Amino acid sequence: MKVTTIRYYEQNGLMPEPDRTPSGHRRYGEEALERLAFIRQARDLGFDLVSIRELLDLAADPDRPCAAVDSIARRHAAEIETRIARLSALKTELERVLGDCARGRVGDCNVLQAISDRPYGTG
Amino acid sequence: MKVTTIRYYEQNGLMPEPDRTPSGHRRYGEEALERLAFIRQARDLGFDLVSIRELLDLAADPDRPCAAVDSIARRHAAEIETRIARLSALKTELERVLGDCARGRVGDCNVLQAISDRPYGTG
DNA sequence: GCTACTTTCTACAGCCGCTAGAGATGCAAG
DNA sequence: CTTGCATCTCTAGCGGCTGTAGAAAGTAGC
Repeated sequence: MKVTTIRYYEQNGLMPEPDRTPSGHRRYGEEALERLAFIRQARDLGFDLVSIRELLDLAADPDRPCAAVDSIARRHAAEIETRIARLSALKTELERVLGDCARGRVGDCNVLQAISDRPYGTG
Repeated sequence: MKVTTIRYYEQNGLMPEPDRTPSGHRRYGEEALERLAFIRQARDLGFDLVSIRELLDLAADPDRPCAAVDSIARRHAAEIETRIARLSALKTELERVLGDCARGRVGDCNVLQAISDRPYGTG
C-alpha cells in the first residue's frame, strides 16, 4: 500500500489526520494502523470507499445493530453478482462473434462484420 | 448515445471532425454514422476506446490480415474472463464473510470481524 | 561532520469513459 | 416575435488511485 494512497484516504476523511513529528512527517499509532488494515482488507473485498466509511462509522459505535453492517455487505455482494452476470453475457456474445474468424483479409473479416451487424443493446 | 459522447470521441480522434453548417452545427454523413454505430456496438461489447481505434484502423485497410482483428478480440475476451474469475473469487469470499451475521450488535458483528481478520491479498 | 542515498513532504496533473453545468447561440413552430 | 428546445464552447467532476516535480528531512557509512 503506497504512501500516496494513505494520503488519499486522509484527504477523503477515511483516515484521520495523524500526529506529526516536529519536522512534519506523519506518525501512525496502533489504532490508525488497524483502521488502515481494515480499509485495505475491505478494498480487497471490493467495497468502495463510501461503503467502507459507512462500515467504519458503524464499527465506531458498537451498540448499533449489526443488521446495518449486514445490509451494506449484502448490497455489495448483489453488485458483484450483477457484474458477474453482465460480464458472463458479454463473454457469451464475444465468443459468438469470435467463432467466425476465417483468418483471411480484414476486408472479409467476419469479426468486424459481426460487430457492425450487431444491433445496439443486445449485449 | 449522447451528443457529448460523440464530441468526446471527436476530441479523442475516434471520430473525424464532421462538416458544419454555416452556423457551426455538426452535420454527419452516412460514413460518419456507420463509424459511430461501429463504435457504439464495440463499446457495447466492452471494448475500450484504444482497441476500438485499432479495429477502426484495421477496417480502413481491407488488405491487412484478419488475424490482427482476431487477436484484439481474443485479448479482450481473455480480459473479460479474468475479470469474471476475479469477481467469482470475490463473491465466494464475500459469501463466506456474510454467512456469519448473528444479527446482534455491531460490537459483536462477525462480518466486521471477518473483514478485520482477513489476511491481505486473499481475495 | 560530510556525503550519498532514500523517504517523505506539498501540490498538482493524469488515467478512463464519459457526464453535468454554465452561458451563448441557432432554429423551427405557433 | 416569442417560446422553447437543441446545439455550441468550455470547464470541472466522478472513483480510486498513480505519477510527477522540487524541497526538506531522515538514515548509513566513513
